[in-house]
Amino acid sequence: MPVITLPDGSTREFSNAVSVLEVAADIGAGLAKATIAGKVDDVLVDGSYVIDKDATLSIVTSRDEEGIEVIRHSAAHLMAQAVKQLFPGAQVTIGPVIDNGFFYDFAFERSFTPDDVARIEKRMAELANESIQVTRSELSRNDAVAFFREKGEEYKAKIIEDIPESDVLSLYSQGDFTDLCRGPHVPHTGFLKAIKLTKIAGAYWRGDSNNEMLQRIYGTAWGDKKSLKKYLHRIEEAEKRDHRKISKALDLFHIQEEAPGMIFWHDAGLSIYRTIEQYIRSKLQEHNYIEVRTPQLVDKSLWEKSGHWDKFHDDMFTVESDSREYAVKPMNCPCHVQIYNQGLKSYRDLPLRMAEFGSCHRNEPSGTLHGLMRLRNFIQDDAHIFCTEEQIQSEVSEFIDLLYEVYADFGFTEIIIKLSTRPEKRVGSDADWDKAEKALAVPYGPSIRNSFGENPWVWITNGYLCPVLKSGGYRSPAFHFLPLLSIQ
RNA sequence: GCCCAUAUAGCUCAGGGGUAGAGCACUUCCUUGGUAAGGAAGAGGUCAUCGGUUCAAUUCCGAUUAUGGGCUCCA
Repeated sequence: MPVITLPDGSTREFSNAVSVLEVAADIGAGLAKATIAGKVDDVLVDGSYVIDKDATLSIVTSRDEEGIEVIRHSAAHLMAQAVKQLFPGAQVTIGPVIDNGFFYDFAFERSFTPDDVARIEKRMAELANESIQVTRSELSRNDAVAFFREKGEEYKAKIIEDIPESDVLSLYSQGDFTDLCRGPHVPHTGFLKAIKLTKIAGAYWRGDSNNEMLQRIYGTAWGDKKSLKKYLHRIEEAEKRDHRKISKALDLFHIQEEAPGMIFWHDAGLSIYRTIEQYIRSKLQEHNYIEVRTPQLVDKSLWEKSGHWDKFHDDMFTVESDSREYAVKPMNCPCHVQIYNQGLKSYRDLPLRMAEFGSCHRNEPSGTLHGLMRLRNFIQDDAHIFCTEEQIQSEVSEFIDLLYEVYADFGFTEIIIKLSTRPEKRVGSDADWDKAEKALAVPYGPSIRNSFGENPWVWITNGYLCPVLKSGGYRSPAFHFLPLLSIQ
């Protein structure tokens, strides 16, 4: 005799166990038709999920963010179904939801062409029009491995083998297609009509560049065609505002083949650049930084001493002259340390805040260059603060003040802060890392409100949850600040 | 670095085995007091580079370089 409590506080009693869809139908036929999934006691479940005891329930439709996510996840399955029908030799791997859409990675003997993608999209539309029922079933882990291996789906079998043996796995089937999935999914494919496949790309199996490359197809999916259209329009508008396009129209800068990843600043562009640099310089002066400038070429031995050579020499440009080997500086830190080391320093000199607009060169991998955002030559607005251990916290705190002032001047008020802690590959003793991490971890001002969960290195700021970055600086823990631009 | 696509006029792009096209921009002239004004004429290209196939390649094929979208990386 389950009693179901709905979000408005009202209750409905049923004489026997009922599915989410049946409750929706009991409320109204229109709602039943729109039901994508349900939230039973705050857990997202399928429409077919049967409730056999008292529970709270909210019906999830395409009006809910969660409903859209279910649609996106199901869209990935729909794409996999279409691909398997058109290209039986392709193997499925993973197909998660991402911002605004989904992707699915396939292993296939050749690359998919834009024509293939058009065919896949067409087939997806046909399958959606058939409103094929999506059904859930369960298998033990070992049976699931056997099931997929028998179908020739080696990748899927490998994924399942990494799941504990005792687990029971859920499978979702629609017509001739079955995929391993946690779910939930839409009740039938008729919900999947506002989809557009957006791009094809390569992606490494399990995200490891040592592994083979799979074929990834990206798509976007929405609750209805109007939302899809709105999204595509937004993308178009964003493209019009691409800094590379604007810079061409306004004659700000250019890049050419003879200097990949390096900028030729034109008059108008340099004028903007100088204005910003002057602004930052005045901020640095306000906050008692000294400004320095250090050499472009420094003997390799200094980079060996600093540890950069060992870790980054593949990405450093070198120059040979008079039988000495120099490296074009990829960063400013070791040079700033040289200035600090010059002459005698007293504790009275601390904190010493040393800033540089330092031109750095890094031989970034060719595939990563991107407009002004990823370059081989860039000017780093870089500073190093030399201080005592006791001063670390107040220096961190003062630096964050400076940063927030600058962000505010540029109109950024919502900032995500991420803190990355010791990575596996690092220099320095654990005791030093302990001290350094502790110094940064002391909650700072209003921006870092409280620690979260078990992990002291995860913070909530301005309402945004910030996971720790997996890898950070290898010589110290690091804060990462990400200003948020809200998009209408 | 890896996968896919792309490279034609200053810009945006079309084209196609037989000496290169449009719109905008540019130059000169004419018309016109009004916010992307109209008209006429003109200039502007080794069709990214190198090689191959061919009587003939900008077009087809291969390599290289760069760019774009992803993946990996990012001191």
